[in-house]
Amino acid sequence: MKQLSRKGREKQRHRSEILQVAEAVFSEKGFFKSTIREIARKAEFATATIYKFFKSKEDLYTKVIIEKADEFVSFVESEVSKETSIMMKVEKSIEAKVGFFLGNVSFVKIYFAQTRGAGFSIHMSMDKRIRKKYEGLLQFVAQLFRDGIKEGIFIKADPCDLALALDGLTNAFMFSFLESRKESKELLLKKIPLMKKIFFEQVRLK
Amino acid sequence: MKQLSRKGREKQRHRSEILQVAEAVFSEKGFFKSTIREIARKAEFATATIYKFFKSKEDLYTKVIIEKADEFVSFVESEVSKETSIMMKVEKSIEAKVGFFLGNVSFVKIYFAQTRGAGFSIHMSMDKRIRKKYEGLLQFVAQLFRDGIKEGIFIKADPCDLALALDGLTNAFMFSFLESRKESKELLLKKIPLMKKIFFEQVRLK
Amino acid sequence: MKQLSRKGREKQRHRSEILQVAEAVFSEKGFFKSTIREIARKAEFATATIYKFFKSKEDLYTKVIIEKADEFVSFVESEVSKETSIMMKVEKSIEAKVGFFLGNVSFVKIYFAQTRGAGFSIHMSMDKRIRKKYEGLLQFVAQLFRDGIKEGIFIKADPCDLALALDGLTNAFMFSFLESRKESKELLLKKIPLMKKIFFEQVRLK
Amino acid sequence: MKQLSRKGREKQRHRSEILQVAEAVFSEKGFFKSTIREIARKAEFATATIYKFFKSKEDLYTKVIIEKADEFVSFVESEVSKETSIMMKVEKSIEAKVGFFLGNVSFVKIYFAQTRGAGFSIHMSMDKRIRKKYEGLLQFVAQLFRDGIKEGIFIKADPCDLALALDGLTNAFMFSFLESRKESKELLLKKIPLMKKIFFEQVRLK
DNA sequence: CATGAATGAGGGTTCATTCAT
DNA sequence: GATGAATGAACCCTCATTCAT
Repeated sequence: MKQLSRKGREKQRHRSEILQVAEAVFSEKGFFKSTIREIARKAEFATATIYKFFKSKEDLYTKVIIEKADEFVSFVESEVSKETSIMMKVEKSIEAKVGFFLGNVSFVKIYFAQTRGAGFSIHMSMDKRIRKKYEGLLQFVAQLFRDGIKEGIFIKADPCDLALALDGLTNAFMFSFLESRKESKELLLKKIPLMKKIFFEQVRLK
Repeated sequence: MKQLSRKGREKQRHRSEILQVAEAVFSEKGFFKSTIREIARKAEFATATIYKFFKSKEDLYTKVIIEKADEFVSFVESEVSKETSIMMKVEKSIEAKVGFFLGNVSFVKIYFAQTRGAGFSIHMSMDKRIRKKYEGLLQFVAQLFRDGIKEGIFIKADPCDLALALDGLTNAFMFSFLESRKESKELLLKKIPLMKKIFFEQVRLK
Repeated sequence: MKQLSRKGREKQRHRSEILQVAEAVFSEKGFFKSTIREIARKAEFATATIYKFFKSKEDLYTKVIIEKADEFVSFVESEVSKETSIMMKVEKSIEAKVGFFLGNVSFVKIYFAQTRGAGFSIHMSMDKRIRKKYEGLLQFVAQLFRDGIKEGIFIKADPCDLALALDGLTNAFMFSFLESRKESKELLLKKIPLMKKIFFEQVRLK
Repeated sequence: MKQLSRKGREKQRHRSEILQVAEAVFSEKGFFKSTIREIARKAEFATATIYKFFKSKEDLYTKVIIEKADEFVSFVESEVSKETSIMMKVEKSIEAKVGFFLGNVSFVKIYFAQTRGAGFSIHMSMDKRIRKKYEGLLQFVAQLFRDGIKEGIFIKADPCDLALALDGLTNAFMFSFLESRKESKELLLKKIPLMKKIFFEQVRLK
């Protein structure tokens, strides 16, 4: 359908290579300390070539995030939809999130910087778009809670707050993982039951 | 002992004024978009004067965070120590955290940017110091959990993980508050019981 | 001899289309603010195609001017040659000049920019060629004055100076027209008698 | 009155030095081929220093022209006002113009480039200001003609057109001088009577 | 022959930092 | 001790031009 000429396909590959390198560089140094020159050099292109694909450094940064964020959201939603019971859906959302992040560590750093990093890094306009995506995912999970509350599975509380709380809980562990890279990925996966326990069962015994 | 001459006291006042202005500017624009010139102008000093007090922009930024972070940690610890029962201490730690943040919103933005913003904003060296402080607070709360577990109040789990989870949970709500500034401070305070409920009681009903 | 194949004719047409578009763009934005890309796009060719016809941006610019300038000089000379009396010839040179310019406003902007615009816009080498053409026309008119002086029609003065003066006089009105485009073309034509009056009769009454 | 501190005076001197160098460079190469770096180097300052005085390259260029143009206008008006008879005033305006230009050749190149160079060199906004100044001078001379016409000294014609014509006439000679720098300044001065003769007396003998 | 993707050199501009007063 | 003018290194971005297809 989207039948591209060989030229067109090659162009897409180049674009994709640039995005990949940009993600790595931005992830390592952050937006401001990264330079287009470095990205270009590491992608083995001339500086100006980057600008054929992205109209500014900011645009490149935005695209790096937006496109992966789309992938992320799609992944979580598709994984969740495989389950039938509400409880399983919510649990799956946690696993999918952790799973995706473990496979995209360098993206996650940027994503967190932008969604939870106080949000004054770059321009407002693009910030808005990212936040929107993030909000969308939150709303998606909130809907699961809403349904669950109706079914009497969950306590009566604002479903958005529940989604927010769950998000914060899982983020905390992922952050911790990001920082102490000595921990193996398995270790983070093994924390999943604990997250569920804390959130869905009781921490206090009596 | 700490008896300062008038000159000395005045110098301290100047230093403190600069820190205050710097906090406001850094909070509004972030580290990279803020300029020493702007901070100097707003503090009504010459550019070079800033360098009499802080040896670099980074140093200024670090001091802004470290000093307030110290205040923050002290505040939480002192509030917690007023309570006697472990459960009350933990609950107090939540309230103290939220309370301090509500009174220091502009600081919080910087603090989050640094501790949860993926940590590549600035140099490593100072990052370490901030993380250390943050770790310290986490350990402080973890100790409460450790004690609680011994007393049989909390489930048997890694106390550090519990502290991390609680931190993530409360952070999520504070973040949400930071972004949607239409919400009044009261609204955040009213969310505290929900945080406690999610963490200490069950979300799932059956 | 000049019998061109279809291919050859088509090539000429393409060349001519490019020149036309280039004239419009250069006229609107000047040499430096115009880009080859824009000219190519507006002429509906690829960038590189322009270079098949003109070896550089400067070359294109030069050709735009030189070729129209040739046309201009030919036009004036042929118009003048239709007259028999010297006085009529000189008057015709004014009318022809004004007439041509009114029909080629966008060219005139470039021409003036180059011949009267201080001449540092572009490279010296091509400047020389344009100036030469301009000089040629001036000399042509000067010859008319030289003849007229011999016949006792004009005052005894350096014929080159007279030609220069007449040129400056007419240019002034055309410039004024170029800038205030609200004026209709008729208005400029109506100024011709005044130019003649000033130049050939007296401004001062006594 | 405008008593400046030593620091202040030195700053003015620096500013003035930059303007002087900038005038020379812009005059030699034109706006686009000139670089801030070159101007800075020739003025023996660092690049950034230029930006302490002028907020952009365009601003510098504008200031170069505007300030000298002001000087020019003032000079002509003050010279003219020394005369009493209208005829003498008009003649003086020619002499003042030529005189000033001979003393400021490098400025004149820029001035002509901007006022007669088709006006697409730089930004509109500043162009407007220069044109306005130029218009002002034209109007000043036009007023002389208007008065002269009332007194019956000049033919009945639009005084603005007369001013325009006189301006064009004198410009032509100055241009010619600019281009063929072999001519000595005296030669241009000697042309003044011819300009007057052409304009105020008759070119045609019968 | 026509293309358009790729290039690399270069320009404008900013800012943390220093030094003479 | 405070100043602010001066610095120079560095970065983003543009564009004329070329080359592989």
